[in-house]
Amino acid sequence: MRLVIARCSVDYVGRLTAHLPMAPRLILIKADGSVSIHCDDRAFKPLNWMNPPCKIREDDGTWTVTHSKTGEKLILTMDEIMHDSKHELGVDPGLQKDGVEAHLQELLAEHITTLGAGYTLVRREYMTAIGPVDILCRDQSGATVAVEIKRRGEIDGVEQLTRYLELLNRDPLLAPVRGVFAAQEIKPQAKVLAMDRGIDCVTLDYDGLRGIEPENPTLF
Amino acid sequence: MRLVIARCSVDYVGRLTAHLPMAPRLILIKADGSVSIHCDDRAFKPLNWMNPPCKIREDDGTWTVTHSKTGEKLILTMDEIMHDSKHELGVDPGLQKDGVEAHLQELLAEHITTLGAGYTLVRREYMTAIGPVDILCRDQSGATVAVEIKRRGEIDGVEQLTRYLELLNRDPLLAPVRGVFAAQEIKPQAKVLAMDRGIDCVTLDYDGLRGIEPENPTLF
DNA sequence: GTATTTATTTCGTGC
DNA sequence: GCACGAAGTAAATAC
Repeated sequence: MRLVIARCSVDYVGRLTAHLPMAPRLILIKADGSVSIHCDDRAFKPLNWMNPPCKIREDDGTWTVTHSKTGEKLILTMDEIMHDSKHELGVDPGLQKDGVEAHLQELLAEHITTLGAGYTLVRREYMTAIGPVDILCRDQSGATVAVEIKRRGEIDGVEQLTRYLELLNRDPLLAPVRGVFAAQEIKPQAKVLAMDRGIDCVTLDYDGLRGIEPENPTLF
Repeated sequence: MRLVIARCSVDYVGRLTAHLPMAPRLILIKADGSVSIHCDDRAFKPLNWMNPPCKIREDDGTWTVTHSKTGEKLILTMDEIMHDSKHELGVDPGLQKDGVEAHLQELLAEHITTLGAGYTLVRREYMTAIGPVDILCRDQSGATVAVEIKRRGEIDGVEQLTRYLELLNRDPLLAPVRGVFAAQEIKPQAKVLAMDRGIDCVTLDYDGLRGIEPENPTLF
């Protein structure tokens, strides 16, 4: 990893055209070949960057970064270099995550009666021609129920579930199939659309499903 | 801006829970208060980060970064600090962009006959109760045409246009309204769905519309 | 301020 | 390798 602090201007030509006027910035050159240009705000997002694979040519005061496949170009005009250092970091063991949609799906599948007494799981990721239904289950009367799970329930999710339902209801072995839209939080517009299409909405309590009391003060 | 190279392990508790084992990394502390932890690959994306506003407490070998509003926490356990430097960058003049969807819409409105001879523009951003139709125009026969523009045409765009068409066709002054899905690139699935719904697909040539020959060798 | 849409989205996963 | 869905999405824009 190479860290350069320099007064520079930058021009990008590729998927779009963009220009950065002359100013002091951080230029971050990683071992993977990527280049990113940071200012002192915008959190972790760089002002401009180039993804690998790319080639860097340093030519007098002009650095040209060219993407090896698309031909995109990043041209840095260097005015003054204030800092330039290199560091060996090695390969990173990487990030372990927890708490995303996959986990919500696992938890709801384990506690399918959250949707109502007598519910039974058919299977998770039930494949159809247009994609996997998150959860397929049956209600207390034995009727098929398709569940779409989102962390945040928006209109797109309702559309997605609608397409699945349309398809599933063509299958005489499954029909009639009811829909349930389950999310940690459901936007009002999504709720209206779901209701209009006869889809039930369920708000999921992640901590409750996980068995951790939400009022647990050790988290956060 | 402060640049620290250190062997550290990181724990994040907030919107999700995540852990980074001990390894050498870059810790980037910006003047806006943000903290991001980079390894030597993954291009410009950090392994972990904290957005402003947040507070950093350095306590022996443990750095605790706490988000001031949500209470999210990033805990860095520092093993060895290999580099630590500070740099004044000042406020950045910022990025000037060109070439996004708004520009595509302008260009297509200016060259509406791209859709066919005799086409005439009614207006851009034609407002409806459920949102603005990108372009409303009439074909050579005087029939109304609603155009949805995307940079990359996917299934969501077809759904969106479908909702507009359904609404517009309830207006006796406009009906019957035909749909055109225009994008620089249209995904096969979106094309199939559009066809199925009687919506025409048009692939836009950005450079052609802009009046620059696509074979111009100075770009890229 | 809330809701919607875009993004040089990036990133993972299944086929 | 391509297509689709999710993201600690973030950011801009419309309402």
